[in-house]
This record gives sequence, structure tokens and C-alpha cells, in this order.
Amino acid sequence: MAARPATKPLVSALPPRKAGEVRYWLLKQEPEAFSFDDLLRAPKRTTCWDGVRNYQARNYMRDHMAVGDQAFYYHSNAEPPGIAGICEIVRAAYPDHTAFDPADDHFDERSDPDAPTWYMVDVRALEAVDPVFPLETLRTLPGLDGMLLLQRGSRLSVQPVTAAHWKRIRAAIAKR
DNA sequence: GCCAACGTTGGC
DNA sequence: GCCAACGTTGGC
Repeated sequence: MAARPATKPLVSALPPRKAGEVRYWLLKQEPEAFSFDDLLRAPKRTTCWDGVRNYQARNYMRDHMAVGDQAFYYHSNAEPPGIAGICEIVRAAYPDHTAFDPADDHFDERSDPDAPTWYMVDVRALEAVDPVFPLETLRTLPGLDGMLLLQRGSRLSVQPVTAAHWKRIRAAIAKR
């Protein structure tokens, strides 16, 4: 058994939230499906984050997100890929009803309405990051060691971001 | 469009 | 429980 590479210190279990603590996240979305501009144009600048079908991503949403947490809105499969906006969680996890709808792309026949498998949260746009702050630039910033997004093969669509990384990135965006 | 990396599935 | 096959993600 080879040693687990040092580049893989996944934050799978987060410590308990302290009273009043704000947590930070990164939410991936393909702009072709729903861009940050789409969110700005949505009623109340709010949408439900439906369609997550990965257990780890679900666990972060269901077990660790709270109203008031903030998140980077990240455009994946985009040109360029990068941070397109800042948003906040405005509703904590509740069942993802799209899993119950056979007509929906994200239908999952195994998700039982009486014991839902999949959950979503509601997010509201706070401000655009315009132009997009590119992944390529994130890779050049010091102080982002261990950031999940920057690790090879990282595909998780809901990722925790440490407060230190959040501050570092916000500062880099502001100073640009 | 390519393809490496990943998560899930299912045979055994 | 192992692990090969498969489908998906997402940068490039």
C-alpha cells in the first residue's frame, strides 16, 4: 500500500461549528447551465442548489451549511474557469425534490420522499466578480496551500473553503 | 475533442 | 470485500 500523496488532505469531516461562526464554501456550476448572471437575474437573486448527486457534496450541504455562510460561485467548464461571484446561503438544507421527478434530468428512483437521499440549499447572489477571477490566477496566489479546488483531479462540486483561503482570495480580487 | 482522475456499480 | 468496467467531470 503506497502512502497517500501529500496533495490529498481532504477535509471530509469538519469540526463542529462555533457559535456565530461563518463558514465559507465554493459552489461549482457550469455557466452554460446557470451562470452567475443568471443568478443575478433570478427572483430575489436566489436559486435552489438542486441536482447535487454526490454524497460528499451532499453531506457538506446537509450537515455543515448554515444560513449566513458565504460561497464563491465558480464557473467550471468555462472560458475561463474561475470565480464569477460571491453568494450567501439563505436557506439550510431541505430535500431536493428534483430527485422525485421522473421527468427531471436529476431524477433518482432510489430517493424516497419519506427518506430523501438528496438535499439542496438556497443561495442568493451578493456581488459579481467581474471579470471572472480565473483559476489560472488562483494557482499563482501564495497562501492557498491545500485548497481543494487547486488539487489535481478535484471534482467535488461543493467544497469547503477555509477562512484563511477565503480572506486571501477576497483580498486578491479586491486589489486587482 | 482529448483524456486523466474520479465516483459508482455490480459480478464474483 | 475486491476490483474491473463504466460514466462523468472538467482543465487543457
